[in-house]
Amino acid sequence: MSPTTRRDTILAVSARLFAEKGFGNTTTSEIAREAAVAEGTLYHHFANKDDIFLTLFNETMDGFLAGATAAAVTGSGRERLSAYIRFHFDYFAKNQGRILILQRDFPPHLANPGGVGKPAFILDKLSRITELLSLILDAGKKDGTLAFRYASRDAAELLRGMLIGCTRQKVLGTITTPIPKLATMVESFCMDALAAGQAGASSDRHGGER
Amino acid sequence: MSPTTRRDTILAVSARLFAEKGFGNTTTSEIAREAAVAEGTLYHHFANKDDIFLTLFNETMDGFLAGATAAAVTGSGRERLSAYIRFHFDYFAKNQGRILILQRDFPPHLANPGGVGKPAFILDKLSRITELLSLILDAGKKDGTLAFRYASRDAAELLRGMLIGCTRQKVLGTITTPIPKLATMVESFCMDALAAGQAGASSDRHGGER
Amino acid sequence: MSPTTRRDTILAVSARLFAEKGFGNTTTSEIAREAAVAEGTLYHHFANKDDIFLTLFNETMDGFLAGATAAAVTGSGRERLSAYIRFHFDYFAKNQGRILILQRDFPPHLANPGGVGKPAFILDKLSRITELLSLILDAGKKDGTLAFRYASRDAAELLRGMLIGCTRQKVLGTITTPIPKLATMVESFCMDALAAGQAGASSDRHGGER
Amino acid sequence: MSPTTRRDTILAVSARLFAEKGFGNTTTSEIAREAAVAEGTLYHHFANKDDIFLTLFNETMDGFLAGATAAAVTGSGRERLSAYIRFHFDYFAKNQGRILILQRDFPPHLANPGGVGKPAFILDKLSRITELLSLILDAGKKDGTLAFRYASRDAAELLRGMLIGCTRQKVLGTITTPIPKLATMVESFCMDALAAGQAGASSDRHGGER
DNA sequence: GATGAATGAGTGTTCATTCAT
DNA sequence: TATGAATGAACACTCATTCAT
Repeated sequence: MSPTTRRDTILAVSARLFAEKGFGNTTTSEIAREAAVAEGTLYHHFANKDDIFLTLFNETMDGFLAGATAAAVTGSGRERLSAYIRFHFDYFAKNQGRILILQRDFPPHLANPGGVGKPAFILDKLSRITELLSLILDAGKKDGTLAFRYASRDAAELLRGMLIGCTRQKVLGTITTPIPKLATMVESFCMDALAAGQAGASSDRHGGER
Repeated sequence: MSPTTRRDTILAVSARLFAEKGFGNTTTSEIAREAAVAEGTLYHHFANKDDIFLTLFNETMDGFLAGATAAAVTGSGRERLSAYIRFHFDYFAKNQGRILILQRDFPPHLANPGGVGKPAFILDKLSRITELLSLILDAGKKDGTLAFRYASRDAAELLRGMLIGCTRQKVLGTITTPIPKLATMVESFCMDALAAGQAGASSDRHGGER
Repeated sequence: MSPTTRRDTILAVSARLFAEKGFGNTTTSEIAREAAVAEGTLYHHFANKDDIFLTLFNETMDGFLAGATAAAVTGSGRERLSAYIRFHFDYFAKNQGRILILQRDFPPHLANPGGVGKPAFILDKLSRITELLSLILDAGKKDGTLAFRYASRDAAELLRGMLIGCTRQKVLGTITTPIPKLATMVESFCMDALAAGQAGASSDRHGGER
Repeated sequence: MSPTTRRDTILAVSARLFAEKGFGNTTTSEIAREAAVAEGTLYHHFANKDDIFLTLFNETMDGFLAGATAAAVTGSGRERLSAYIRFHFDYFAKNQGRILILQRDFPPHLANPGGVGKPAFILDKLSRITELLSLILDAGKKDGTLAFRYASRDAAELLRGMLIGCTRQKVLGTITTPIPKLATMVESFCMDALAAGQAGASSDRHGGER
């Protein structure tokens, strides 16, 4: 489990350095030095520097998706959403180093290569998060434990944006509330917003806008 | 007001390029070329490349703070929060280029110089946003139009994180909902979450957690 | 005329180093050091290392073409061919350094980029040599001072191949005959081969082959 | 005889790759991969990458020398020269891959190690070609079937330069004439140039030059 | 103020060669 | 013999910054 192979060492060191100084400010020679391997060795295990980052991204996202899916598999829609949110902050707390990379500075040239839009692998991971949240919201709507206007897909995107955004602010150090409390706050915030019997009233108040 | 001075041209061009390609992938020679000035001229108007970014950051944030403060100055707490949220998305829509810079890739070496934490000027701007939101929340609590548990400062940070996070996802292109609809959704989501009479119920349901 | 601008210095130094050690074995830092400029300066004057070579190639070829055209402009076809051959060796003697590059190791990746055939600029220069020789041969055939079978274009290619090949062997140091004598030998060799009244006889002797 | 041993496979693969992409652009890992051996295995059969090239060079040259000697062993001097030229193009046609290496990009650091001149093994092979051609020319002069001024050794070098140069241009793709026709053309060109009774006339015409 | 040629330390990446297994 | 992971010196090229004009 601890990083014993060189490949794992390189990944672990890279995650830490990317987190500490950003992708663009981390040099390959630095990674090599801290991983105690020759610089050339990096290129035996990864095609290039980007590949190291992408591997980290995929592993982190896969871990999140697997965990979130498992966490939100049972109970009412409301319970599943609660579980999802708690897992979100749990995973974040346990993988701060890795999350940082993704949250702080996803390298622009990887996010939008050629300026034509996101590469498929990113969209794929994100859309799988959206799908999971969609399913949860649908389940809640069906069993009457969650209420919201708009399509569940739109609501799922919004939820995802808010959760990730919140986590990011925490990563960036611009939120002072400690993680456990932050998690609880966000959880109840969302629960309140999606409380059954709430949507109608809100709709009345704002129904005429736009 | 329109960018006629060299300094303004440089700023406008930089904002566009930073937005299009990221700070790190924009070269000073590119800025100079597109601004139709010599590369050395940049250094007569700005101390260095970082300074251009920082100037952009400060101007954008000052504009936001001034506008948000003005927008949220009258009415009930609930109305003021609504106005704040609408302004948030308005400003974003009108300043997509500039916002992008700040949202997407705030240069890590500027965000955490030396790794010891955020420099004062960033914290200053952000804390003024938090203060504004705090005031709004306090007003709403006092006049009974907003309800929430926790300190208003914590709630303000959370709100700020969610709003900015949502905007960021939109900027990054990972939210498909168009801005006006997104704004309405977020607004009613927050209104619902902070609806008077709601917090207590939510508290009951989740009060035992953590 | 002597290399006074930095650009000229870089070209002169590059020509010498490419000649001495080959294109691939000459480093940009070496060129910079010997030209007494910073390495980055190379990239102000040339797009990249290839560009230095290509500039040298084009200048050398243009000089050759201009000189050869001028040399072979008057007299009978026979006289013009003689003049062309003499100029060929003259130019070679005077530009040994530069010629060496082209003769010895035209960088394979420039000669056949992508493996799909020669880039246009090379073919262009070479075909202009062939054209010039074609014109000379045609003139000689018309005025009866040169005789040869086959199309003049084919004969021109053959002549070009032989002349350049000979020069190359000299450059490579595998021909010991000094240049002036070599030039005279080649000249009379070609003159004999193309002597009027000769072609028919040769044709008889070898007409049946292949 | 067919490449069944690892050593032969390595040589065959190397010849093809060197021909396709040049010596300097062929990596040892590529050779190993295409030869289906481990990279380290290369170093059990050859001292280093240079050694592979040199082995190829020697084998190819030995094959040429043996064949050329055999081809040019009988008949008049004229017939022997004809046979030599035909063999030259024959061997070239049959060994294009291997010839390409030697013709196109003899690695400069092998051709002129240290810049002090050609290493002995190259001079040795080339001088044996010159010797063979010298013998042929001498025989032709003696039996009256070939005529030329200058020492036969000088003439031999010139002939060798022209023939190799022509072949090289063909290899480089800058001669369009197909090989068989090219061979016939070169053969009659040389035969005409060295036709008995020709030299004197040519000498008269050009005797005064230089 | 304005210029733009010059700088040079620093980058990601390559690849012939070695050596423990 | 055979392997292939590991090496590390070397490379072409970048770009924020300077400064003489």
